[in-house]
Parts: sequence; structure tokens; C-alpha cells
Amino acid sequence: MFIPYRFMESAVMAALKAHGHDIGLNQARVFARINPEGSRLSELAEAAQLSKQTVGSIVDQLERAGYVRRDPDPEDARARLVTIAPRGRELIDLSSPVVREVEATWEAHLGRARTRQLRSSLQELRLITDPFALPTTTSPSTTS
Amino acid sequence: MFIPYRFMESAVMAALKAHGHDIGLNQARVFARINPEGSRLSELAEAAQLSKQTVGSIVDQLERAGYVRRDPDPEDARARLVTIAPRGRELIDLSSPVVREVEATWEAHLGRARTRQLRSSLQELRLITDPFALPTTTSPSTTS
DNA sequence: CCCGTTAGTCCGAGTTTCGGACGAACATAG
DNA sequence: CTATGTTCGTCCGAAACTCGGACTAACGGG
Repeated sequence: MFIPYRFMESAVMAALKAHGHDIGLNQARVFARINPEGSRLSELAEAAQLSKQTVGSIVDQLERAGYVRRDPDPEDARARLVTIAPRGRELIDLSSPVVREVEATWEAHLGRARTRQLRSSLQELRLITDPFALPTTTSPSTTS
Repeated sequence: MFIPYRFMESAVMAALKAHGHDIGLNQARVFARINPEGSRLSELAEAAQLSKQTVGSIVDQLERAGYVRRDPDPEDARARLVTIAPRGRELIDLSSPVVREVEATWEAHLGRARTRQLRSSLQELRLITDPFALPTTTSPSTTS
């Protein structure tokens, strides 16, 4: 289970790197968890199982590289909403086709029916193993 | 795909910790890759996608904690074979039931048939995504 | 208005990870 | 047997990662 996942991850990372986006693995993992509407730092930290400081530093890097922005949260003056900057959307636009391509390869090997089975089974498992059900997104490294 | 995996991993780690074995995540990951007959450092490094030095330091820790031993490889005087020490076997004996238990939970949710499907599909995928299973087709991953 | 809680940041220390260089042991060719 | 190139593992030093603790600012209920 871990192996195909890592394969997908590597494929995406390689593609990004090939296009000049030099981004670390943990940065990518955090980035992938950012909600399109914006996420709070604590949310990201909890979802990624990392401390707030760690995620804070990672977001710093992403921000410095221009991938995300930190806007004040209109609903809570303490919080700062991490949102995806235009340059960050590039990352998504770049990784989406890679994800689709790899998935296509997989489907070619499994056949359509078994692929659907696999997908639905994994989503089923996710329901009982993921404490934080994330709404569906199209982001790097998010293999269902 | 990643989420159930991490769930399983966390379950095992928690169980080990509960029994007094305080072992880090990366240590566990390397440990899990040790062949019963013994593995070379380079093998472990390659499989774990880490540098030799890194794995070396991890094995150091495992060795200091008494989980593994480093015996000279009878077939190659340069190499040292990392083997599982008695205390290390404890780890395995401890985690096996946990793995089985979690899998049982999953099977309870999916049903027997879908579980078998899932298992076989994942193994199928592994064939084309694991760089160390069989040399086949496109592998953008492998550096060096 | 007060007080407990929450969001995020700063600081400092401990750990992890790696690139580069190294000696030792193999493997092959001459 | 020697020469050359490769592989195995280790040492060294620097860069990075990660976290606990302490802190400010803001929320929310009483």
C-alpha cells in the first residue's frame, strides 16, 4: 500500500522538479493539504501530524518561494489563513496531469472494473482511518 | 491510500510504545525492511530511499538499543550483515498481532470478497511501482 | 471586565540528513 | 602478481529539520 503511494509521490515531485520548482517533500505534503478556501496553520499541523512551529516554518518557506500567501482570517483576528498563490496554482496545474497519467497506467494494468473497486475500497477504509475527512481536492500527492 | 497506511503504522508504533519499546518512526521503517537472513546497509539504504550514512546512523541506534546486530558478511569482508537480534524479534512478535487485528477491522468493513480484491490489486500495483521487485518499464524515481 | 482557552510566533537545543572524502575489500585484466 | 576501477561502510562537518517552552494577541463565556 505504501509502495504505490510513494511511487505516485515521487512521480509528482520529479515532474515539479523538472519544471524548475524546487520544493521539498514535506513542503509538498503540507501544500497538498491546503484547502482551496484557505487553511489555518493549526489545521494543517493537525492533519500533517506535525507541530505548529514546524508547519509554520514550512509555510514560511512556501511563502518565501511565492507558492502561498498568509491573509488575515476575516472571522478570527488571531488566525492567518494560508491560501494558494497564483504561483502555487501552477504546482497544482503541473501535478494534476501527472497524477492522472500515473493513474491511467495503473488502470491499464488492473482493468477498469478492478480500478473502480480499488478506489472505492480505499475510500471506504479512509472513512474509518482518517480522523479528519478532507473535502475532495485536486492537489499534488493526494492519492485517494 | 496514504491514510490507511499511516493509520496502520501509527497503530503498530503505539503498540510498541505501550510495551516499553521506544523506537522512532524512521528506525521502525528501516527495521521493517531487514531481511530475516540479514541485509546489507546499502540494500536498506536503497530500499528506504535514504543515504547510506543516514541508514548507518539509524542502524547504530537500533544496535545500541539491542534490536539488531552487525555481523560480518561471510561472503564479502567489506560488508556487514545487519541481522535481527532476539530483542528485535520481540518487536516483530509484538507488531504482528496488531497488524492482523487492524486488517481484521478493515475486513469487517469491506467484507471478505472486497478485501481479497483490494489485496490482490495492491499487489498487482506493487509489481509496477516497486523499483526492487522486478525491473520493468518506466521508473522515473530511481536517482543515481 | 476577567479569566481560561486558542492561534500563531520567537527562541534555543537536540536530532536528522546529507555531500564529500576516506580506507578496506572485491573483481577484472593484463 | 600487480594495476585499475568499483563497491561497502565509516568519519567528518554543515545544513536542515523538529520540537518544547514561553510569549503576545484575540476570542468567548460568565
